[in-house]
Formats: sequence, C-alpha cells, structure tokens
Amino acid sequence: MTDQKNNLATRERILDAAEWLFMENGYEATSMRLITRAAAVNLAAVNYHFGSKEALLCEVFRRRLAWINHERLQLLDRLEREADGAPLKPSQILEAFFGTLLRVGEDSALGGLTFLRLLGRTLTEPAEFVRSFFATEYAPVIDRYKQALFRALPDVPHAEIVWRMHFMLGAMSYAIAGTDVIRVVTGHDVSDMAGEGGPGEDDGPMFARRLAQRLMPFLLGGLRAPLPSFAAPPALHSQSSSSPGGPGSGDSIAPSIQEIPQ
Amino acid sequence: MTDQKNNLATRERILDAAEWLFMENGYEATSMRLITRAAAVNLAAVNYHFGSKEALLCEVFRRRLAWINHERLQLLDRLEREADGAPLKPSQILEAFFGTLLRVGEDSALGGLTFLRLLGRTLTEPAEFVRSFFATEYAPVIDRYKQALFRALPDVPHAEIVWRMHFMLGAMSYAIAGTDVIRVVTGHDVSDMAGEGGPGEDDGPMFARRLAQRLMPFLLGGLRAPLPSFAAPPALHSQSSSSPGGPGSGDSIAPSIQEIPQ
DNA sequence: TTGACTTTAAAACGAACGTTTGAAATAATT
DNA sequence: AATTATTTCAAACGTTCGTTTTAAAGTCAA
Repeated sequence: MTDQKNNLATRERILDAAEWLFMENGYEATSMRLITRAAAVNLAAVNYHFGSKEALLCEVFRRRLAWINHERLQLLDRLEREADGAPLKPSQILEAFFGTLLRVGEDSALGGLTFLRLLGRTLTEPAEFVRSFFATEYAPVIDRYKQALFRALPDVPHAEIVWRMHFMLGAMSYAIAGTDVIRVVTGHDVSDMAGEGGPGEDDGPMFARRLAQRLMPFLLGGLRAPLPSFAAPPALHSQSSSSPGGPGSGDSIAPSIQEIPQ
Repeated sequence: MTDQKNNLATRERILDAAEWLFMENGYEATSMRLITRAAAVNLAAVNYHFGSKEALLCEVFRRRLAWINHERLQLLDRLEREADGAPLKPSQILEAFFGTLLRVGEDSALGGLTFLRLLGRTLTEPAEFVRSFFATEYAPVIDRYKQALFRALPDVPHAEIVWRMHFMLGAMSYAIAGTDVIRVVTGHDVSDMAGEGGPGEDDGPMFARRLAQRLMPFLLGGLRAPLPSFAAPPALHSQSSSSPGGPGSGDSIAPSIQEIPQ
C-alpha cells in the first residue's frame, strides 16, 4: 500500500523541492537530478512515486489547487445562500475568488508565496500538458464565477465580462509572479517610495497581505470601468497617435472616459 | 564585414524562426536544431551570427523593442511639449505606452501578434539573463512614464502608482500572451458570447485592435480606482471571509468602494 | 521466521542538448 | 586573377537530459 510511514515523507519532500525549484527556474530548466538532490531522495524516486516529470508538476499544483478551488466554490455557495436570490455585489465575487488565492500567500502551510509565484509563472507556460491540466482543473470554478458576474452585472455584455475576467486574472498572475520587471518599475532610486512599501519589498506573509489590499481596488476599478465605445473610427481627436505609417487606430477609447485623477 | 547580401537574409530568417518558436514552445523547450531547421540554415549559423542561444533570444527582442520604446519616448515627448508644462491626462499616458505596443500587434512588419505573445510570455521567464536584459532594456522608458504618472496624479502616493503600473503591465502581458487559460474563461459554450467577439476568436490584426479597445478602459479604470484604506483591521463587516482557520484578513478593501455596477 | 509487497539504491540506457572545429564554398578587395 | 575575408557546412565534441533496469533494503501480515 502506498503512503505509509516514511514514504509519505518522501513524496512530500519531492513535492516541496519541486515546487520551489519550478518556481525558481521554471519547469524546463529544472532537472530531475536537481529536484531529487534537493529533496535528498534517490533519482528514481520521482518516476516511482509520480510516474514522470510532467505528472510531478501536475501533482505539485493539484496538491494546492484542490483546496483553493474547493474553498472558492464553497465561498460562492455561501454568499449566494446569504444573498437569498439577489445578485451578489462584484466586490464580493472578486473577494471570494482572488482573496482566497491571495490568502494562500499568507500561509506557508498552504504553499505561501512560493506557490503563488509558481502559479503566476506557470499560467503562461506554453507546454500543452500544462495548459490542458489547468483548463480542466479550473473549468468548474471559472464557470461558476463567470455566471455569478453575469448576474451581478446584468447590463454589461457577457463578452465584455469575460474579457475583464481575463484581464483581472492577468493582473493578479503577473503581480503574483513577481519577476524582476517589477524591480525596473520600482526603479533604483528608493527616494520616491519614502519607505511606504513598494512592490518587491519583503517576502513574508505581509507581502501577500499588502498585495491583496492594493490589488483588489485595482481589479474592481477595472471591472467597473466604462464600456469601450465601438463606434466606427470616430472623428479625429486632438492628440497624437503618430504610428509609423499606420491608420489612425488608438484613440477610440478616451472619449467615453472622464478624467478624474484618483 | 557583416550583414551583406545573403547574410542578412540568414540572420533575419533565424530571428523570424526563433521568434515564432520561442513564442510557441518557450525558450528552454526550443532547441537550436529546431530553430535552424525551421530557418533552413546550418546548425552552426546561430552561434556564428549571434554567439549563443541566449544572445539570440536577446536579439529577437532588441530588434522589435528598439523601435517600440523609442516610439514610446518620442510620443511622450510630443505630448508633454503640446501640453506646455501642464500635467498630462492619465489616459494620454496609458494610450502612449500601451497603445504603442498594441499597435505592434496590428502590423506584421513590426512582429505582429507573434511578438506580442512572445513578449507577454517571456516577461515572466525566471532565467536571470532574461530578467536583466529586460531590466536594462525597459529602464529608461519605465522611468519616464513613471514620472509622467506622478505628475498626472499628484495626490496619489508614488508607491501606489508604481503598484498600479505593475498591475497594468500584468493585465496587458497576460492578455497578450493569450494562453489557453482564456479558453477556460471563455468556456466551451459559445452561446454566451453571441458572436460578439470574445477573447481568442481570431488571430489577425483585428484581434490586436479589439484587444486594445477592451484593455484600455480596463487599465484606466484600475489606475483611477479608489485608494485602498490601510486602516487597522476595521470593524467587522457583513460578509464572509471564512478563511480556513486564518485570522480575519480579506475584507479591509471593500468598505472604501461604492458599488456601481458598470 | 517465512513470504509477499513496497520502497530505495546504484548504474546504465539511448537520445537530445548547446557548442566547437576545420575544411569547403562564397564574396569582396586589390 | 590572385588574395583576403566572410559565411556555410558536415561532423563531432563532451554534457546532461528523463527514464529504465535490476538488485538490495525495508516493511508488515501470517
């Protein structure tokens, strides 16, 4: 029988080591020998316990996502039960979906920042087995939340909501992945930041907490933004758009948005 | 002397093939033999013309980013000249930065969707040489736009602006990368979309055009969203937040945001 | 303790990797 | 035409890859 005394420790040690190394180097650049050496197990252990390197990656994600997505569904269930038929508020839906994930970053028992970063980076992985894995793993959750947003925003075209879900997923994944592009954004002169805690400051649970506090208003603002006007290439505007030789393209967006800084 | 008659064709053929294959498979999963076979050149040609596989990837990006970032700086220069000392509108800044990039997706001579997707996927690449390359390549542009946003939003803390720049970059990169996670979001039932052009519909320049029209309002909405309240864990609220056993964490965001669907 | 499993271990498998080599072919210069 | 420089080519370099194999060690029920 599998998963007994020490075997479980072996499996978990492999998963932990793989989780960290996949996050640090990416899937392709992480070798089996690197993983098994970090986990202090034999090279053949991965193939024995998981079957292949691909299956290992999937198990690394399944271990965390099972709880996360179950929690997401359960939370939405409860919210809708409490709402008693009325549509939910968009902020409640976003909080349930993104808040659940971001809370993982605060708890190292759930994977912590390591898993969050791994997730953010792997979501853009082109490998076919990765994409189909995420597709089936996320399908029911995404669908439930999509329906909830449709009900919450009855006047917004469904296609528009789907697009914005995609944008929100992207903002979160990217923020979570926390590559060093952010170091570029932050800039080398910390003088601007005045110690207020810009991105990439610490790695603890506080980072995830602060990230959630900053990200959620941004996502809500994006979700509730005015719809784009799809009028035919409108009367020319003041500003620029001097694309190399391209047709006037960009400025069909601005008109419908009034400028209210902050 | 380098870059003469046919040699230039060889270099360009390699760059084109690499651009597409890196986009399709990722950097690590794309071998030199795959690239040179697709470019119909000898295996040694890459090392002869570029020095190494890493240098090839950098050149693939430099070829496109040089124009893009130059255009971005020039556009901002002109906007500020026309504004005559007054701070720019956020929408102008975003249009200059993101619009320039998205216009690349409409023009196959500038790389088209292939380059956009490659860029989006590579920005989360963990490899050190990739990150430092992007850091130095993007540094001056990001800094100029950062300063412009500081002036455009004088009442918003600088740290908050930097965070939101990061979120906007993420939303764009992810949307651009266009992995199949979007297929999950869209769902298998196209009935919801009513033919209105949901994500992942076509691959032509129209895709980039439509993406820009949808993305820009989202980004502006996120950038101008109400600031998060950093008050100490506030008086408890109505809703949920039943984290597994965790401390009350998530709901310090919602209070400051009024619910105005759409 | 015997016997049937399960897990670890060391070694090797063939394949594919990025890169280098040195000679042949091509182009440019004198 | 002779000579120099540049580019292409086939072949091989040594390494590392994911996986398999075969045997030893460990575990547990009878």
